[in-house]
Amino acid sequence: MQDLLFDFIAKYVSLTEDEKNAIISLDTFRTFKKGVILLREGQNSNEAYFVLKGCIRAYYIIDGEEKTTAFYTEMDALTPPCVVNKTPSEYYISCIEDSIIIISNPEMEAEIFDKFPKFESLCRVLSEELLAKQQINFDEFKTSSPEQRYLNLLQSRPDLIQRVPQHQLASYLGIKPESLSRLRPRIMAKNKW
Amino acid sequence: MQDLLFDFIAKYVSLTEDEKNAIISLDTFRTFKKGVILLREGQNSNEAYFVLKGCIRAYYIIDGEEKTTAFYTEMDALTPPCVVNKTPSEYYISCIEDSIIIISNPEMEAEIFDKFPKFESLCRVLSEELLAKQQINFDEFKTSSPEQRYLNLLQSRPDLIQRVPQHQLASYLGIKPESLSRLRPRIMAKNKW
DNA sequence: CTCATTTCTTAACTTAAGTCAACGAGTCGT
DNA sequence: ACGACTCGTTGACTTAAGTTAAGAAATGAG
Repeated sequence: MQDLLFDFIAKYVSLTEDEKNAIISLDTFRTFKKGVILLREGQNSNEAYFVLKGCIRAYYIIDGEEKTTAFYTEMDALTPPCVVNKTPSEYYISCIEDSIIIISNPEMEAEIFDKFPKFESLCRVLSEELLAKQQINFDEFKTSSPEQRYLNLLQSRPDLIQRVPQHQLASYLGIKPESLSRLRPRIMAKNKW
Repeated sequence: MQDLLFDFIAKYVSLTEDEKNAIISLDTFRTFKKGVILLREGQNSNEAYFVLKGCIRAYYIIDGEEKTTAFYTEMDALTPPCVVNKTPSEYYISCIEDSIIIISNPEMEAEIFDKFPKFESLCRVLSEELLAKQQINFDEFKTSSPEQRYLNLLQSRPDLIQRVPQHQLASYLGIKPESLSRLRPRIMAKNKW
């Protein structure tokens, strides 16, 4: 199981056995059942997540309606804004599937960064990379129509369309479930003729 | 001028005179006239920007049309994805106003990080903070209508509405200039009655 | 100052997303 | 196996954004 993590890290830096053991000794691997809520609105959490297996989703409840804004799957990292800003969480995080997740907190990070500065460097690089990725994502979202966004998702994360319920996908695409339902036939019609 | 920068940094860490001098000696303060293009599509740049004064904007040209996706004003930092990914740039960056900007590159960063590890730590924190901010931004964008987005912007960055041309604001809000034009009177009508 | 260009607004029309409601299929708990 | 929910689809209607076009206002270059 840990190999998934170390293979991922190996793309950025090579770790000594000592360093790997330091990570393992933190003992932060957790498994959750589908449906478990990891974070609730209003909570003062300081947990960051790294998905080894499975899928979690972030969603707001606005006027009693769930608004799904993100899905995190294998090798995705998520530090909720409430952790960074030390404010109560504005949203929920729950497991869409049975999942294996690494949960860390700032104290653990500080400890590791202190012992192995290399990790802080790694985290800086990862976070800059994430930031760039998310910028591009946001840009694509802004510059395209719901239809294009769906086609885009079909290309970039085809798995999501399989593993995620439609109404969650819809708000992820910034539209209503009924609209998503109508999108599909419309696209088909275009490709046929 | 540099004080602007050091005041900003002081919110995160305190710097010694040595460290301040190290930054100043990099001699990366630049001034640009309104209209100057800092980065072009297709370019292989490795420059990151930090706006001390003025305003720059990022925009794509898609089907011959400008799509503005971001504005960076005082104390905003921007590392274009092309720098992180070492790929040709997908977008343009230009100065909307006469601006004073700090331009850095990965080599300079590496040098500074090596001499003063504190800076890498600072950059990690900054970038995590930025990531959180952008997540919230994206979430707000997804979960609201063009009208709400405009009202939102009016609240969170009222200066932008003054200093930026409407058609650029429009694509920033994910709509056409004509739609933005119609938004305003509609909102007024709602508030009046 | 003047002409050319860009920017903003307005209008008429088209298209697609939102809303409300109904219905069948699937899921869950008991 | 049953009924209660949830989920996805469909339909009719409303609303707002896209499109195309025209013209007024502001800006810039010479």
